Amino acid sequence: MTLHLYDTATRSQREFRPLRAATASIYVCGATVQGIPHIGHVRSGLNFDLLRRWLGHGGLDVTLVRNVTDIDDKILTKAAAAGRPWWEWSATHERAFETAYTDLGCLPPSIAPRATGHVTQMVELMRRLIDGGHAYPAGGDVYFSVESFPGYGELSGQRLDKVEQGEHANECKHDQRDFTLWKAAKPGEPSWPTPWGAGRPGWHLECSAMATAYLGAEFDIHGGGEDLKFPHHENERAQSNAAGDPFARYWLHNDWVTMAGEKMSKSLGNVVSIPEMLRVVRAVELRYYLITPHYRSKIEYSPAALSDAATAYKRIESFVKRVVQRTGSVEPSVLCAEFVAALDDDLGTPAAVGAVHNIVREGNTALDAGDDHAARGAAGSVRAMTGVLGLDPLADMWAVEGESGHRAAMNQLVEHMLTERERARSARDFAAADGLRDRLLAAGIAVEDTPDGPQWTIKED
RNA sequence: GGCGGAGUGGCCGAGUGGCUUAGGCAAGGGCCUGCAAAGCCCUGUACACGGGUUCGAUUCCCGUCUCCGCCUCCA
Repeated sequence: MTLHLYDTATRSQREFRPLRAATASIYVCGATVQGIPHIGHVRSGLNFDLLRRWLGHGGLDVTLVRNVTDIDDKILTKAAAAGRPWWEWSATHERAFETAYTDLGCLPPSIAPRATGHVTQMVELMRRLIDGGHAYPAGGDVYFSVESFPGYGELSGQRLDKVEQGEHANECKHDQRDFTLWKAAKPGEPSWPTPWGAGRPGWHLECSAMATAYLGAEFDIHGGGEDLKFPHHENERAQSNAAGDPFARYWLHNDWVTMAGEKMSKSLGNVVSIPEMLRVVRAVELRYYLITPHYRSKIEYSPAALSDAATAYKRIESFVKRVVQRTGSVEPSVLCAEFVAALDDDLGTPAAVGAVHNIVREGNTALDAGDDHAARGAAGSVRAMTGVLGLDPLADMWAVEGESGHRAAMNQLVEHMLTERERARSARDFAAADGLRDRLLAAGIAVEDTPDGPQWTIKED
């Protein structure tokens, strides 16, 4: 089987056939950098990171463009409210997003273009649309004429005649359903010059301009969250197609993280920010939690579910570490067929993770039976599979930072105590042995006796 | 009003026309262990409700109820 992806435009799973041999091009709508990222934002980044990794694993040279919307109404409003320059506000939050993506193990995109850096391309696109009769300047703004593009609504399945109108009528528009490509400059707001007057980019225009600037008039995959289907992606598609660009060949949308049954969003105040999360859970565990459910199903956030996920991940992790400790380092090896089939089936991470756990169980059994060869085989396979998911417990990116110096010192102390304890144990002085173990535990260090000797880990919580 | 998604065992979360008891977490029993922890084995028999199609439906169709998303800025 080959990779099949669920394409929103056709509402069906389609075999993925890249436009250009041995390559794949992906454009994913990144963030409007107006605030601190929460786990919902990051879910999208994670899903497309996984897609990118899987395509890359399949031998394709993947170009991933994830844009940054660094100018929009909310950014201006919030920056003004905070008494800061808008560009500082954008840059600050852009860094916060970048950090969050990186912390959670997303590979860096090929490029993260900013809207404000692509006004030239936007002007060029508007000119083509105006020349083709698909757009018109009015009152300093530039609008897209929805009526001029018969396919409007096909991506999202919206019927134009049923779409609710925005609350505020706009007398500049020829048709109230037309959407804004370019906003006229307002006093005190940043603006860029265009042949139709100074102003700033509308949200939809920028993505079309940046996608085609980096990926060409036609490219493979366009992704984003569910909410972007309409109007954002519908509008992007309309603009680009109307201008003569074939644009995206597959449209992928990920579902939400909800909280208390509702979509997580700032306006509802039910957000959990990434920096907050990372104080209570390791990044790799959060990644496991967010990547294990299928990308097209909702995640109802709950601390209990998150902690279950962390426990489940530790099971995988401790297996791999156990094997390494007993038999020496293990390199990633082969993926099991079940895992491959799962990911090929529209990135079926639930079944893929299930496959990993099955191998872990087999490996643990081998370990218990003293079959080191089989255990190493399983561990290599687990490393390979978790590697594809960005969850390899031994990957450098999950190494705890800055611990090396302290760790070495602590190592010596703990090892010393464990030696004492072993001495007590072999003398069958269990009271003394347990006393030492309790003292370590009180210091946050859990000790486990294994056939290979005592093991210690730093306890969380 | 239009478009779309969802209701699965204690919890999370997949999936399928009749043996997947998915996988994980939690629980109980067992093996192992000085004890503990980990690991392994076993147990729990679910699929919103009412009809219909079928030899057989959790899986297909119709209806009902409930929840959610989009249609305005939003991952």
